[in-house]
Amino acid sequence: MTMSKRDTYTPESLLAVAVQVFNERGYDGTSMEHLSRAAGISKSSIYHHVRGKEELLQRAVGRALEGLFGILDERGARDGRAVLRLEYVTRRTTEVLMDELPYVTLLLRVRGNTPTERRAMERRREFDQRVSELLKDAVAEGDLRADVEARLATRLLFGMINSLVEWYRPDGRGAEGADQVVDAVVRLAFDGLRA
Amino acid sequence: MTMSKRDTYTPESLLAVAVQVFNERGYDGTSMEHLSRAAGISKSSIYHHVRGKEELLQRAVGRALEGLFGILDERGARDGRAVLRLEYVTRRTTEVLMDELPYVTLLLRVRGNTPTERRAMERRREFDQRVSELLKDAVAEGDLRADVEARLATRLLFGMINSLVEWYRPDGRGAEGADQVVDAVVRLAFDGLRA
DNA sequence: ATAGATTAACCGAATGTTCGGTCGGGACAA
DNA sequence: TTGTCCCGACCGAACATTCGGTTAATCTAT
Repeated sequence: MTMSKRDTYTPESLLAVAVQVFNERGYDGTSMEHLSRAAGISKSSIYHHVRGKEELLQRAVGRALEGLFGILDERGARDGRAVLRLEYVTRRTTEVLMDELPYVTLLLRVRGNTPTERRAMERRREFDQRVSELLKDAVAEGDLRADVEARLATRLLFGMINSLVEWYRPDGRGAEGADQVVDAVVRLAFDGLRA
Repeated sequence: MTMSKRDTYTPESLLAVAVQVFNERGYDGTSMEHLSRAAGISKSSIYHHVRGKEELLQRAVGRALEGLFGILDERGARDGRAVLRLEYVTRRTTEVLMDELPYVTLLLRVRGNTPTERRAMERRREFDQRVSELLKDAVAEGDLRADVEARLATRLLFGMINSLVEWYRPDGRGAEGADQVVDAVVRLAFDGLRA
């Protein structure tokens, strides 16, 4: 290994560091000084790679949104009986959330203080609306219970999935493999806790 | 009406304003200037009522934690078969969350940047641990499914309940009454989405 | 009832620090 | 050499809080 080799950042690698710190401290609770310490470069060096703090946020939430909306374009989300599509979307959303955990985490925590955040929140509402329609279709086809209002059910379902950002860690805690988590989500969501 | 009448704040009423703004903008995204504008008094006047920004946070999360831990002391959470206790706790947690929505919302969003936040997070972990044990008991008594690990199931269950802070609004959106929401939570949690 | 004393609630200015970002220059690698 | 990547010093604005003072309300003595 050559010690004279300079480890340099790319916008991508810098983003990964930034997103991690944003998630730990919150976006507003993270100063550029915090970022520079975490990245091991000076604060001003960051501006070589990105125009500003908000650009980091924009890239991160953009990546998360791309992942989520991508699911809705997949075959399993478009073809077939509504309840199967909903189950597919449930699985894939859980998988994307775990694959892009830092980015989706950040997305789910935006508040609306900046234009970037407000746009991200708007996009999230679109996604929720799409899924709510899917759930409504499954109820109409008689596969899902009708005694819980579709919008409410959607919110509770995605509330559960999105909660993964609060506790799921890819490095594994005990026997929690990714597949186990996905299966658990689907089981609890569709069949509940009861034996 | 006499225009010279002075509307004064109490720590309680000021807290309510603060918590609302904290929830809109995030704690770190909220400056004392934001608070002073929302409260309609000067920034410095706030310090007559509270020692500092963090004291507001401390009071708010304290109130939320008091509500949640209070549930665990209630009769329905202590006596009877584990699955009934779990259902009771599920209902009561949902109710407390809705009754103390601003305070629980703030609690659920703390990050850990201040001592107050770190202590609150520690307390939340205690609460989660208590509930996880209850769910484990219900599995052991054969009332709840054993194919989903108890800790994971607890997290998904409370993930769903806690998601209310993101979308539940007491002023009602359509037919969403509080009782309807509580019933929906219990139904989806214990019996799932399937018809 | 009234005036003076006291207190609570409030104010704008000031303070020291931190914020996101800029600038001129240096270090590094090809 | 040149372009990329980085640096420390610096900027004006904003941060949470303190300071000395004002105002309105309340209390007390007459």
